[in-house]
Amino acid sequence: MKRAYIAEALKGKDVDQEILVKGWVRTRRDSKGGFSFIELNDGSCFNNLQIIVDADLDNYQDEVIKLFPGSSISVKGTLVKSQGGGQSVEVKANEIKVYGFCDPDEYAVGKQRVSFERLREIAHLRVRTNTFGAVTRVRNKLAKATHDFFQERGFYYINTPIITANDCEGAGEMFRVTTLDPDAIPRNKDEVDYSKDFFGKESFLTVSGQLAVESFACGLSNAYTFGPTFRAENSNTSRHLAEFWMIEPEMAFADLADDADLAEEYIKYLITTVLNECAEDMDFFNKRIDKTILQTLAHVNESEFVRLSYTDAIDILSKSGQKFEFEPAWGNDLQTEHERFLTEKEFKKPIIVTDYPRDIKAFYMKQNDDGKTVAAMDVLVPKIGEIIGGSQREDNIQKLDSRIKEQGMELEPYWWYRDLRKFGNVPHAGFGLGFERMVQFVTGMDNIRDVIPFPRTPRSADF
RNA sequence: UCCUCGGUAGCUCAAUGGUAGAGUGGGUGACUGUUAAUCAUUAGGUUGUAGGUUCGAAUCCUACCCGAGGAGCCA
Repeated sequence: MKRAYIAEALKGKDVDQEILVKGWVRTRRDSKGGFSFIELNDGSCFNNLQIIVDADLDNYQDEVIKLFPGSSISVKGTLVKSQGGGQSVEVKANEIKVYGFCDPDEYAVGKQRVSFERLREIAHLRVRTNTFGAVTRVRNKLAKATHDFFQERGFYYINTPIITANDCEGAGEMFRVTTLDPDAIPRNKDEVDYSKDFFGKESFLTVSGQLAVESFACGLSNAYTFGPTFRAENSNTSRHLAEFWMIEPEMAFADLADDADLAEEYIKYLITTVLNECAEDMDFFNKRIDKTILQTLAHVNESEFVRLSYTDAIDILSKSGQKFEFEPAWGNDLQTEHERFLTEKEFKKPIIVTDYPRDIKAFYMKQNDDGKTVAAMDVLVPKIGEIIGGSQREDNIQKLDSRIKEQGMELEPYWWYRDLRKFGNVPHAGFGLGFERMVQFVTGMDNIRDVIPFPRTPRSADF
């Protein structure tokens, strides 16, 4: 007999048919009147399937009565209309086979409430909770929707390198990759001799696939990456990970306005997909995690994202009458408190801030004609803050070179990146979206460590 | 990295410097359909680690470890 998934069984199409289901026990309630109720979950959907186990079953006393939360079983029985109120169908079991028992004294994921902090210490088991099952299904759906969105629009999925020898991707501290023996590092005088290392030079884990995906967009028109990125920053916040996943689309023959339009369309596509296809999970988040999340997402979907220049943003902040710890001033980056004021109080929806001062942005961003700003954009959303950072890329080789030098870097390592401007140069633009921040935004989860299976943060790389 | 707060039963949390407690989960008993079942009863502790002050420390002091919130950095 073929195993049925609980998601299918709960649709109730096969009432009065024989059924075989397998999964993990969530709870067991006994009625000494002669039977027990088992709530079974197999991960195929949020809801559990109720199993009615009659005390007449051969292994009732020896096994069924010892099925604590976490135990794994298979159930053969009949799918019937439920007599109780909480569910429309349930299974009357003829046979319960136990795969594995679960000792409640040692198993921390019972039916009792457990804090997210505690669950992080048992991340290999937390997926068996309502919250993490729901997060995982939503995360999965967001990944699928990402590919659908870009594939439907003619973007090619590019696998950019994880290991890079560019010490220059321009985004923070990097993790070193080496096969050198730390107890016997080869040296030339005082310098480490990286010519003896695996790649013959210093190498690192990537902090961004952008430079590589630019080269593919400048040949295929539209390309995107969706891969892991690594930042060795000592960031201890609910919005940062040392290892996270990033989506980076890049479009040739596109400017900053095209970039902003793509970002807005993409975010709305993700939200629409999740609202339509993860309704049960989203209801759970709305009930238990953030009581405004469904309303917020619907609002975001309906509203047009505000386009606002950095200069205008500073102006609004200065005239707001709001007391800030850091006074907004042209030339300084927007502080978290400024971003929150704009997204949560002034506009109450996502905003796209464009044209930042060149001195606070990366070398590859296109310089505007005013000589002061660059064609950069940040998409800011309520609660999370920056969810997307992007720009039109500098396509003038002289300006690109002078920016590289201004930042005290060498031209030589960028030879291939600069070639893109020499051979069939085109205006192009793209952005990066932090995947975990998007999962946070959609689910309402407070801590980014709770929206990735096994989080990596400073001093923490368990599992 | 900085600031603030915290670490007590398997879990969630109480406890003026003076006998370490409750809820929940577990055991046992009761209940003919429960929905975080309910009721009764019972077991469960090196109070994060190492020092110190004190007649006496979960409580005060020092150092370290771990966690949370905020900031910076960013996605």
